[in-house]
Amino acid sequence: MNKYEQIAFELRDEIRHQIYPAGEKMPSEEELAKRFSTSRVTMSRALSILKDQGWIIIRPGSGIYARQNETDIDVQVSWYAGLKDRLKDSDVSSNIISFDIRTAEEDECERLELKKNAKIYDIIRQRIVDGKPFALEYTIMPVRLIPGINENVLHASVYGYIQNELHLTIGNARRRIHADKPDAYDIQYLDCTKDTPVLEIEQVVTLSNGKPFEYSQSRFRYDRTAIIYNSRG
Amino acid sequence: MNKYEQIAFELRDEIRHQIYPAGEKMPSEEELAKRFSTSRVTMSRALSILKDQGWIIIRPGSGIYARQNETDIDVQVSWYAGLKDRLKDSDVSSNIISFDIRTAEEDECERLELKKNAKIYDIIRQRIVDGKPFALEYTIMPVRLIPGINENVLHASVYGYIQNELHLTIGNARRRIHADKPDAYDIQYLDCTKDTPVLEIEQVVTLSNGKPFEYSQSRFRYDRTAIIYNSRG
DNA sequence: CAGTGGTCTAGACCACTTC
DNA sequence: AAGTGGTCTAGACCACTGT
Repeated sequence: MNKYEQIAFELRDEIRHQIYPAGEKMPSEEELAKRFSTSRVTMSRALSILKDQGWIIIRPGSGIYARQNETDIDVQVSWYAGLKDRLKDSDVSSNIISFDIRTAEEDECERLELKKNAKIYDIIRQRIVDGKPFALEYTIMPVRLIPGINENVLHASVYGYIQNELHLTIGNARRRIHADKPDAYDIQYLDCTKDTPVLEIEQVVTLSNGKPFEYSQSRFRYDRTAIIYNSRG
Repeated sequence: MNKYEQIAFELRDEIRHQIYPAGEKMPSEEELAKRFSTSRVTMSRALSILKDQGWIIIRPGSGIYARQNETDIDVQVSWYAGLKDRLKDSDVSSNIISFDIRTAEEDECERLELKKNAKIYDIIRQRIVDGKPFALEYTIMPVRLIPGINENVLHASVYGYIQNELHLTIGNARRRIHADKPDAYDIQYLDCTKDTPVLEIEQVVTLSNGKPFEYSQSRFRYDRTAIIYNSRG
């Protein structure tokens, strides 16, 4: 792991455990850099991550302030994003509705930057949290890039498999979020009625080398999910 | 404007105008750094912005590749976010439903980091694009931080006023997105029926010095808006 | 193997806040 | 005036890609 990420994680935990209480001023960037035996540039990069994630507020000319961070839904989104670590793994399971290998369509090749006729996994899963249907996910992944996916992996964690078994690193995700009316599958698998709005997240996820490895659509009940994120501008 | 932002804008325009055609390899980071008379670190920062915005793909060890970037909805979101520049200003207008100054409630003080009994603007606007209702926005802003808001400013651009008249710089936004059922106002102002899903964006926007200056809820018809964004992880 | 991007450092100047 | 974060530089080493 990179130095700036390590530092960010360590500081995050200290804020979580109120070693730096919310609202209080933290040591200056320079002092923190000394403490972690690093340069100010690297320290600044670590702090920028914490700022983006909402753990600190940086006031130029004044200082760095710890911040309370509501974790609830955030964690769900992190989990959803296939993120690495620690969700209160409060009873998360997958119900595999279908799992096939087939040839990619033209538009799918384009999205995943594949050659014609490349093979892909085609997966439909129902996600269940705390015994209630949580999401309905349509996923495709290139077989060549992510070999060895099977039902066991699907039941455990695809992202865990990619990182721990294949030793690949997850990169960026490009997402599109919109609301939608429920279709027949939503009504069946998300426990919806006809007038229950659905939140859909479409995403293309890439490895750290820039290659797209997943295109997915995830559909959620409107009252069980929200997306939280930070942005500049 | 910062050097890295300038460089990013300039390169973005060159990709837009296909001086670097989509899919083609661009000059290396080092060559670009020379061209813009800057260091590799600064060049890398500029490129990182373009990567986040989806204009290029960076393949470590290989090179930088230009990318086609669908602009349509993206632009709407940028506009919505109150972003600085250039949307095809294809007939955007605001219908002010109400505009008051009042004392902030307790939860509002917390969100905007205000003292008790601080004064805020309370604004409800219907946003109209190309003659059709596009969004319904509930906005509050502290009067002390953003003095001088009036109906003229609301009809023009609040963000333009903040930057050009007050000479303040916009910082981060923390957003929460979810789907919702329409309420009576949505039905009236968004031209909805009872079973039309609504997409809501809640956001707290801060100035570059970290002070929150806006809390808003924007509600959209499900079929006229999507949010697009990039994220690491 | 050479080329490329990712990361890191030490030092510098600036604009801003705070006193 | 002193302290603080934002930005920038030149140079360095590494892991990776592509040949």
